[in-house]
Amino acid sequence: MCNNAVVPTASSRVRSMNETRDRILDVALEVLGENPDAGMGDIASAAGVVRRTVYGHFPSRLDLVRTLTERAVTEMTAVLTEVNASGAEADATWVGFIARLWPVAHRYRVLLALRRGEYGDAIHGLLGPLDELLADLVNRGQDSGVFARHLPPGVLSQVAYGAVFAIADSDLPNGARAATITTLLTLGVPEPRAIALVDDRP
Amino acid sequence: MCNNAVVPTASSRVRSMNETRDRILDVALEVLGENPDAGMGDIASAAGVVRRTVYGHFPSRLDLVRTLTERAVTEMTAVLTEVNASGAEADATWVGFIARLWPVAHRYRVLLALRRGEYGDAIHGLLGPLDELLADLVNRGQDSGVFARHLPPGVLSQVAYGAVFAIADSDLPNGARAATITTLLTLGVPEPRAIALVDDRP
DNA sequence: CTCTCGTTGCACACCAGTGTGCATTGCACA
DNA sequence: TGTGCAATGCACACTGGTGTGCAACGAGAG
Repeated sequence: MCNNAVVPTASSRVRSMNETRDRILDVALEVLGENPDAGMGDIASAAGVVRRTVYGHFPSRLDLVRTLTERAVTEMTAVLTEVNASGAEADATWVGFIARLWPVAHRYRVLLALRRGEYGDAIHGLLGPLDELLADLVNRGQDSGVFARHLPPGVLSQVAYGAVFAIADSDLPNGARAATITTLLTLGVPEPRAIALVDDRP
Repeated sequence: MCNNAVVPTASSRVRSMNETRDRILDVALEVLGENPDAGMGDIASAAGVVRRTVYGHFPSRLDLVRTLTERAVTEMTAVLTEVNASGAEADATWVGFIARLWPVAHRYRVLLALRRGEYGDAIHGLLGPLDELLADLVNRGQDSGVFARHLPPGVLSQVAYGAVFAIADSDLPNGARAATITTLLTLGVPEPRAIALVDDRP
């Protein structure tokens, strides 16, 4: 049983191959973020590569998008579960979540646009578990009384979640702080407490 | 100068023609609402008409979308300016706006999806004046202290506006009330006052 | 040195949607 | 009854993106 795992191989061939593959993914995220309708050709040339090469790594456009989505879900779910395990109150947990989600939100903003149209079903299926975790957190907050009950947890979490990405889109200074306060207000946290919560964190 | 205006003619020929035209527009709104990427063929067959006929009324797909957008902007702007003229405080004005916007929001939800991708520029140009009115209202509320200042008026109005359509998408009972409270909270109105405001209205 | 294999460049077929042209049908109006 | 015109059905050309096939190149591995 030889060690054919990815990490220790590094035979300079597969390494450069993985580099191009990763660069394609990174660039695809960037290009699709500006224009969700960009084609494989646009992505390829933006990555300094030929269209044919992209198909060498991803058999179809759907595969590319799916890989992108899996990446996003993995990162975000990791953040959410980790923060969730702290045992803190739901509103404090939410603050931590947004703080750590913020750097990721802008990169993956395209998924929100890609959810409708074309790959809606595929993306929705992958985003499902994350949505569920989010709804659970909101539900927990509502049960303990720190979040209001003006909306059912599923909808409320989506609205707050969407607000984060909307604010991330219009990149303003102190966006993270603004987004955190805004979503806390949306969740029904009184303004003084919201400000106190965000100022507790460095 | 003969009266060749649309309304009083009604020569049963132009009437039936206007009917098909309006039906196409109505159905297009519905079909595009479900799938923003639907083609002229889908719209045509959903309207009980042939694709060629649609092109008889709208020279291009862009013309159709533009007409749809103009319709939406006209309706929403009318509501907003009328409510705005009441001279009431900004938060009360907002409540009236959402209450009267609600029946319209769900019908035109597609525009939010159509804004990104393809006709983004065209729609954005038409939606501009409405956005401005909205931002003005939020700005007025911030100046008089009823809305919080956690976001600049332009962004805040868009976030609140987007929340309305998001809630309209998931059609729940009492959606209008829920959307009004949610947006008021997002705007920074304290929960007790938000509830008092919505309960003042029948 | 030779072989491997990622990459390239160009070819192609395919598909879906758009927009147009034109002959035909059927209904309303004069 | 004949004319006008919206609607139809089918034709076509065009565009733009997708996915595949294949010969060639070039750098790294054995």
